[in-house]
Amino acid sequence: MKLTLKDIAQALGISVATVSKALKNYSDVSPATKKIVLDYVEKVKFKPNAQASFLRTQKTKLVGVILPKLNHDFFNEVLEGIVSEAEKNTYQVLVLCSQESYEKEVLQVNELLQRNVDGIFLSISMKTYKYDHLKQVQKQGIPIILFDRIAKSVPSFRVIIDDQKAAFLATEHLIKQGCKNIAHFRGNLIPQMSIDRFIGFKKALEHYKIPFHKEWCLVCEEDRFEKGFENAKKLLKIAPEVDGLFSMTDSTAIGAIHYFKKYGLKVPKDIAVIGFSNWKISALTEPSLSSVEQNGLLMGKKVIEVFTKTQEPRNEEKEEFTTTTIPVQLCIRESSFKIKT
Amino acid sequence: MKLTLKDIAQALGISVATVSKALKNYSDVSPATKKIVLDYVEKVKFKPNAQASFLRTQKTKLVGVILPKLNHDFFNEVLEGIVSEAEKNTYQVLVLCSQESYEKEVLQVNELLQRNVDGIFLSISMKTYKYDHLKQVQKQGIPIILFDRIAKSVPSFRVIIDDQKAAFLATEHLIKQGCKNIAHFRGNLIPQMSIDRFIGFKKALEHYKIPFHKEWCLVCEEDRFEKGFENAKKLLKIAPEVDGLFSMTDSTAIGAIHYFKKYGLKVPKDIAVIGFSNWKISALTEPSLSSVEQNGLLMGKKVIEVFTKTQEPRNEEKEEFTTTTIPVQLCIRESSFKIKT
DNA sequence: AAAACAGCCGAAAAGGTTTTCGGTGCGCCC
DNA sequence: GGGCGCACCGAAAACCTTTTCGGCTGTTTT
Repeated sequence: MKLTLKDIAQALGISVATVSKALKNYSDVSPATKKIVLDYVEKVKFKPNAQASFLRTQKTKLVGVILPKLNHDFFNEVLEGIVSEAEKNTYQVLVLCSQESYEKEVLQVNELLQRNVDGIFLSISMKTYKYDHLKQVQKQGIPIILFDRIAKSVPSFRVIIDDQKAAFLATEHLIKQGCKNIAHFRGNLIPQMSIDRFIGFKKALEHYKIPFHKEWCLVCEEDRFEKGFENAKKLLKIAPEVDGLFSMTDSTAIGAIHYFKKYGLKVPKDIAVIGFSNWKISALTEPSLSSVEQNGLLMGKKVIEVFTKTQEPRNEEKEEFTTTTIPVQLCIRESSFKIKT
Repeated sequence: MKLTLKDIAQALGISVATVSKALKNYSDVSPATKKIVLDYVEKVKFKPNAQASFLRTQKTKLVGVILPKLNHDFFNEVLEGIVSEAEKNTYQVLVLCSQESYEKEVLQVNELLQRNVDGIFLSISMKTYKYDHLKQVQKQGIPIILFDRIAKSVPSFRVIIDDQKAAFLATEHLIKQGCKNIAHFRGNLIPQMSIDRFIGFKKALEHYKIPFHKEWCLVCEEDRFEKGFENAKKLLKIAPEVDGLFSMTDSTAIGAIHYFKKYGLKVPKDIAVIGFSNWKISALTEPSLSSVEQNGLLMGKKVIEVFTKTQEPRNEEKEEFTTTTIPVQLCIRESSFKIKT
């Protein structure tokens, strides 16, 4: 059914080796035969068998990415960046989803290894607490690139955003808008991300000498609208005087705004709100939601960029793990806009 | 570095063939040696090389999916369905994105063929007008499954929703809510989808003897918020009496609502609006948006289901292409809710 | 004239797994 | 003891490409 090098060689009356070399433009085959081969191959639309090719070269031109969630604006953007940029570099992308499960993550890493992918890109699940599976990949000599949610204790290639700085900027923005009593909705202790955002929040308060109230920092166990709604309710009970909220994500921020409005508060007049991630949805709510743009697309592209560097012929000096930081940007909309700065 | 069958055979003092057969539970290897092999393999965590394995079996356990867009709620859900269900059947998923380009689509189909995927799942791009690349896949004997956006003229496996019926239901709902002057925002002529939705819309009007106004059917060239906003403006100029709108997608519906509100109309009191696709966002707007739930997750799962059927040992009777229809469901929220039915 | 050289091509091995097919050793029956 | 069948194992071919290395022309140098 499918053509092989052998078929071509027979049809042309030359050897398999010569055909292969002609295709790869080796210098030891004459221009004349090269042309014959190329023309014929073009005519019959021959494509070399990828698997057989791997068997010799040990390069699959395949990369694997494991996302904690698929149906998620930010990870989706990252995926888009990875897929589009991988294509430019003639890599194909195997997509897996750990569904925030540690066990699945471990399993999937192994599946990718078995496929002999040339690289693995991973954002660790919320439940990942051990990192042996990552170290094992490195031991096998295949590059692993952690993005967004990284394992701080495992040295590796990293592509991240500066959560601390981003949180600082978001909080600073609220302060500059005149907020004095600022609350924070944060995530779980794992992953690192919510800790960093919390730290950034605190640092901003300190820097501007705004009092910090531990009890105004409520935890959203899940990144869901309803959690924001519930926490807003709790918050107004214990601190009706709050006039600013920095929420860990956009969906929880929108949930909070819904409650504030229901409660009779005006956003941003009575309380200014800023979220995090700049989801597509955020431009369309009322009021439209201020947020921190993470630029997932760029993150995805950078992941591939870092990866392709590892595939280049080794420079002799020892390879060093790199950390790439994606710039963040405030995206100020109505929900926090009180004062023209 | 990596272990092979040969290594195991040597370590155990038996032949490569026996090791392979023990692993695949052949009947002609004794339980005793099977145990020895299995134990050892477990100990050293040997995994057979996927590429070498393919070379013999001609099965890659790899499937490819080509989406027109990645950053899109509905396709994303479908992808999630495909990825999760594929995993259950021990297939891995190669994800490509045509970005609504015919040329890319053709290229990507070929790339997947070259990878020797066991199946290709495709939702055709807006710009695809020829289908030779699809026929070529079928000629190679590998199954291609079209989902959502299909090519009507190419017989193949199909997983779709009943757009006509869905549009009928949506329009019927507006009518039952008391709307008399109903407008429609539709998509381009390609793909088929927007034609079907348009037909369903028209049929509902006919069925309930509501006058149809051709000039109230405006085209949104792109599926974007702004297009809905602009068309709403146009619509109110030519037909201030409209009291119902069925828009082809949620984002255009939301755009329209934004304009209606700006213009001073109350939604749904003055004009009821229903969208299509039930994006995540739709539950969170104000008013929340009525829509047609497409259930992308189920569509993705069905795609894999249909695919795995094709991989089962052939029943002798001629294989027939199947068409699977995903049930739709109205999702009524505030934007169209006037009368309790 | 002999030796070196360049230019071109092909034989063959390697990469790892699967599967066919033949072979060995053993017990059983006539 | 010859013939047969059974249970188990292994040699080897097949899948297809890549790459090394040697060989063969024919030309140039010493």
